[in-house]
Amino acid sequence: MQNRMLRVAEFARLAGVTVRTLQYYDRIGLLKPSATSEAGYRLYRARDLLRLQQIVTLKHLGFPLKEISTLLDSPGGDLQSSLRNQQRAIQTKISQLHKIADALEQAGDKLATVEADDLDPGLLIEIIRSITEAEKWRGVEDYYSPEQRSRLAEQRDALGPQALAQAQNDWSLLMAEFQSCRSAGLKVDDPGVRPLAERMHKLIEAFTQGDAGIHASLNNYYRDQAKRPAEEQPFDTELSSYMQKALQSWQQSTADSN
Amino acid sequence: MQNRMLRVAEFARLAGVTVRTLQYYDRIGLLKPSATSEAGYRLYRARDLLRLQQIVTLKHLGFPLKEISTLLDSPGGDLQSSLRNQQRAIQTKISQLHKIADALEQAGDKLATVEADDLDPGLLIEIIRSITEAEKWRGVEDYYSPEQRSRLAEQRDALGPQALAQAQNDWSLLMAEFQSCRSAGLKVDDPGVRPLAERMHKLIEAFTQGDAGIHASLNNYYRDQAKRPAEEQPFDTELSSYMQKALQSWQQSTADSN
DNA sequence: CTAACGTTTACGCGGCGTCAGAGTTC
DNA sequence: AGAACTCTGACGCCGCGTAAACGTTA
Repeated sequence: MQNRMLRVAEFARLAGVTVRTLQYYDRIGLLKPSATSEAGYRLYRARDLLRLQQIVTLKHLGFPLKEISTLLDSPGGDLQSSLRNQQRAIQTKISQLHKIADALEQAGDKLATVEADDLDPGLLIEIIRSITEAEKWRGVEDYYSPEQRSRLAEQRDALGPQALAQAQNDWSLLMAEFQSCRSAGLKVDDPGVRPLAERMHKLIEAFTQGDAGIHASLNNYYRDQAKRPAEEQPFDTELSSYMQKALQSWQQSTADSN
Repeated sequence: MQNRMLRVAEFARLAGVTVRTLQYYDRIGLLKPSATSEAGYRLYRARDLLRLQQIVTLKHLGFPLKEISTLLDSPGGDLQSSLRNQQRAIQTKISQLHKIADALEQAGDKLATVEADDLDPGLLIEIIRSITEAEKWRGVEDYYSPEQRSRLAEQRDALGPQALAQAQNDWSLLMAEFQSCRSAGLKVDDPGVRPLAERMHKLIEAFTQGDAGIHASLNNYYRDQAKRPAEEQPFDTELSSYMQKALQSWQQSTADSN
């Protein structure tokens, strides 16, 4: 016996990890001590330190412990490709975080332009939501002509963030109420659905500023989305078709009554 | 009762979450349904959708659920400051990930320059470790003069990544062995410690290329680190002082024997 | 009657932190 | 004999996924 072995605490301090961590690594078989005393104490040697440092390094790079075990016991080629995979994973995480950071920053900007004193948190979050959900609607832009796009942007600026958020709120509420009518089996021309259709009409009016072209473009978008496989649909197409029919029925009835 | 209420599944689909999530939110009191049927079914109203969307939004921004509960029930000012906090948190996460990405990239570069076929994973990870740990030693650079720095850089390039990694390995092993001697109560001039001191000497020789100035700078660094509060010390100063004494003792004895 | 809903309860994950209770070493 | 270590075992964390066993509704 050339030199004595180390017990957990010393070994842990040497490597900068906790005792509990070493116990855990022992239990899952990731790093077993080189020896065990007769009393059951874990005894580590200098060589164990190398393995532990490798573990810590890979952990720091974001590898899960299970993968680390296999990596450390496999030839270098696996490691090399795993490193590339990890590199990609990190990059996607970074870009996700960047999106979130952008949203937070934009939210901060918007909030700075608003009288922040008497702002209710709900509306405030709706403003944020309108920012974060903006990219969910990316596809719809293709359905607008350039002029329509500039008109919409103009429109958004004119309304301001609160009004926009409020409109989104109203829209969500409306969707939910349509949904409860639909699940109750009410037909699209049911008297109970009428007032919803009217609210829907007003919301669309306010949003499109009466521009029939924009309205038509949106209809095209919805129609095309409904043709895609269900998993890729960004919203409940059954519900939106129900809503459109209800709207048409209401428009018919008001036209008739004139 | 103007319009019917929604049961979990419908409500979940409407909001894009799972039933289990709603059950969980109910349990922890984050989002309780507006009503409950006599059979115990959860019944949600349109207004619940607004709250749920707010929850989802904040969750997407990285807030833990517990904080979301408090945020949603507090005035807007709290939310605003929380958003700033979150913004900072996200930024630090991003920069951390960038460091990791850098390390991975550098590792990839190094590996590309090495005959990768017969590379053992251990050494490979040591190369990575030498990269990721590089920043741990940032403070030490202040102790080098510009000429010393350029010499060290030259030295590193001359050695190549594998040799450097190997040296770090040796150094770790040596530290561990010193530590076991120390914990065994061996004095710094003990015969058992002598060979370790000699190995230490050789390693330093190889690293500093016999440059006494660099060696002195390192000593200054260690000395100054030992004066700082224990939590901020990047390494075990007790151990390193033990090692230095052992080295001095060994140098004394070899000088005497000449 | 059946099928699609709903309910509660419980376990699992990852990577340990944090006890508790008992034994070991010095 | 007491302090400082060690052991095992168990529960907790977060945000649900997943499944079991059973009740409700159309």
